[in-house]
Amino acid sequence: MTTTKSPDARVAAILDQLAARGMRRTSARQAILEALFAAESHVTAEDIAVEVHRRFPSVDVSTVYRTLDTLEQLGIIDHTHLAHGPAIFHLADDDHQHLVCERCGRVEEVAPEKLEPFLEALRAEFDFDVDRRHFALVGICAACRDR
Amino acid sequence: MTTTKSPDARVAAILDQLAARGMRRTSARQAILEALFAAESHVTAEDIAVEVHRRFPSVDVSTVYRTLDTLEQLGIIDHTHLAHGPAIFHLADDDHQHLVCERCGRVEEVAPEKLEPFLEALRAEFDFDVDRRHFALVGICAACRDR
DNA sequence: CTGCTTGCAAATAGTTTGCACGTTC
DNA sequence: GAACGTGCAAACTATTTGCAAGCAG
Repeated sequence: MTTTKSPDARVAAILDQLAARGMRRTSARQAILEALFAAESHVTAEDIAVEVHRRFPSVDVSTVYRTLDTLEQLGIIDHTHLAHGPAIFHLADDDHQHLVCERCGRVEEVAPEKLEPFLEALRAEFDFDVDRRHFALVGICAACRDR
Repeated sequence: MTTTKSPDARVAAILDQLAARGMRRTSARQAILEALFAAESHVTAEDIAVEVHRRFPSVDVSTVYRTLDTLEQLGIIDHTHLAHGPAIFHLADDDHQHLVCERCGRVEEVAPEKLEPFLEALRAEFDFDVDRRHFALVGICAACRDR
């Protein structure tokens, strides 16, 4: 399955996917994808731009944004808004809810299954589907509360 | 109690409160407060600026932001971030959670008591206190889901 | 007359866009 | 050589800030 392939193989596969849609294989796109696969988690567009710059100094942030946008349209990545500040990006198959502490900025990633009961209850009570992929839950973490 | 006083009386009381702290009573501050009390709910700084401009065309948005900031420091108002776009402001005693539909933009206000069970459960499970005043819950409303 | 306030302009952060040139197929 | 992609500069949205002039107490 897809998730067991090596990062390089996955990058190549995505580039193939773009080509199949009449899009081009470019070094910028390849470098951006590689940066995405190399990243731990919650990277900003700026982070990716910096990383890509190390190999291709001419690549502009606007290209990074445009590429991230393209990848998101294809369902390959997602972006999430934490509290304030820039959006973060990650591979779409790495699905989770973000709990952000507005005091210390720490971001905790929670598995979908662990959160589902709450979202389900909200759905039942308010007929409202929380979009856990696109927005974080913001609050105070235990460490900051007790300090 | 405070909430049963007329808007004008409450504006006067807040101006007194400022004066008691060595701050000045200015027409800009009065007009901004009046706009806040006149507003239905979820008004942006821009909304307030427009309203204030009708009577005092010279008042700058920066003054609106500075005044809102002052009022927030005094605990008189709060601001909340909906999905994208500008923050919204309202009187601090009008406490509620916002459910924002990211598709149609509709904002539903939910009484704290109705949401508390969920926040309580999240607290128990993740040791995390969601800040319901400062950030909305973003998702899809029933009408948009079924469309 | 002291110093809090304000208007104005400019800076900021994050992201988007117009356009002419470059590159890929 | 079309069509797609990119760099660059500029625009944009929401908000903040520096500074000198303006008022309130």
